[in-house]
Amino acid sequence: MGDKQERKPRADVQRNRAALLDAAQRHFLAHGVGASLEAVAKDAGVGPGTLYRHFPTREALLAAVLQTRSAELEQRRADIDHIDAPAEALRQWLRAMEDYFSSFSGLPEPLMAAARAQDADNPLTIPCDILVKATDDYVRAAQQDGHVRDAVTGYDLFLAAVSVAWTMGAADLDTESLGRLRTLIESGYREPTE
Amino acid sequence: MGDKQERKPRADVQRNRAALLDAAQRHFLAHGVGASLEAVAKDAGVGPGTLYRHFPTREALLAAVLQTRSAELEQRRADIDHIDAPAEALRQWLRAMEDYFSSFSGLPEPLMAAARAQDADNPLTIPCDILVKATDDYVRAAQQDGHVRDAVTGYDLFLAAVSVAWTMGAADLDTESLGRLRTLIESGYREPTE
DNA sequence: ATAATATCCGGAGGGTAAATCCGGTTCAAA
DNA sequence: TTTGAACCGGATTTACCCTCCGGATATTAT
Repeated sequence: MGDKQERKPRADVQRNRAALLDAAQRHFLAHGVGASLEAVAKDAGVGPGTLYRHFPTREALLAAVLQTRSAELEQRRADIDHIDAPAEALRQWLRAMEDYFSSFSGLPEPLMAAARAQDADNPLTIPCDILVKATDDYVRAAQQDGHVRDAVTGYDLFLAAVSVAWTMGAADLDTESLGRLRTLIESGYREPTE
Repeated sequence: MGDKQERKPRADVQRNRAALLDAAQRHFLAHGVGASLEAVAKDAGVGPGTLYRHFPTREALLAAVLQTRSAELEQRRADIDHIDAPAEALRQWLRAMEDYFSSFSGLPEPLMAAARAQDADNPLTIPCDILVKATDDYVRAAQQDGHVRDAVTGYDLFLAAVSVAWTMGAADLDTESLGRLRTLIESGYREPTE
């Protein structure tokens, strides 16, 4: 309707964007979310100006790279949805989110910042909201099944998952400690009956 | 014995050190632990070289500023030790640590780093070890009283307290969410009986 | 009071990285 | 092939970290 006669997007734009995403993913994996953007640009074979034109902020780049990864998470969610027991589904969903949050070292920090403020301009806010909502669905199901306290919300467990991911990264826990931490939280949200 | 004939410490050294600590505390309060050290030096009326001579790393400065604050924590611990019920003492101790960890924005990060590695050269390691040990004492007491699971350790709850502090800072929680998060952890470590 | 010297000061300077700006270039459409 | 909008890339500015060393200063000895 209001669509202008649109030009076909230039080939170099798509090429550069893809190269930037690829380089960014490599650098985020190797050096965490604080990786040098200059280095990313150089590695992608473009100048810093090109990087900043495509992705005005670090968060924008991060969100774009993360979208690549979220396919994996959605796949996992699809698997989980085949589980009958809501409590087990919730547990596995929390684990899946922890893994996702651990994609890059330092990721929990900007995720928290995005989950908090309703800065519509923060590119990470939307993915966060989706995850919170998904968690809430699992929580409600488990509550109706009587396995989770009524006072607990999806937002609470989303926060808990981010916290666990942060702790894992910050303290690089041994397996035992990590298990105890998970148990701690799990026995925190479970309905104590039975 | 092996003491050389020591010179009296120079007056300007103490003056500069005090000015640096004061300025650093103000800047850490205002801008978090990542505050510009250049700005701290300027604010203290000294050059950057002087700052780095007194405190070779950011952690060293942070540890020194924190020592100022730890008197407050020790006072609180003394109060808590007058409580009879070990479970309540543990709860209050965890709250006290959370407050301490929230002294400056961004403090949990370097604390975790120090709690992890036994870098004897990290100036924050010693304070962390002390706190872990203190927490362990409270945990053991509460366990003997039968109010805390046997599997839980002082280190676990130290980690949990740092995580909560981080979450508070990163997500600036409303009071309700914060309360739910605390309840979550509390019902996680408590002995389920009764 | 004055000289001697160990100690300390402070800023200049090199290095890294963020973010912006603009003259030149490239691509799609006519 | 021409055109011009869109795009590129790097030079630049700014901010911060951290080190180094000539000059200044406080303490001690005379």
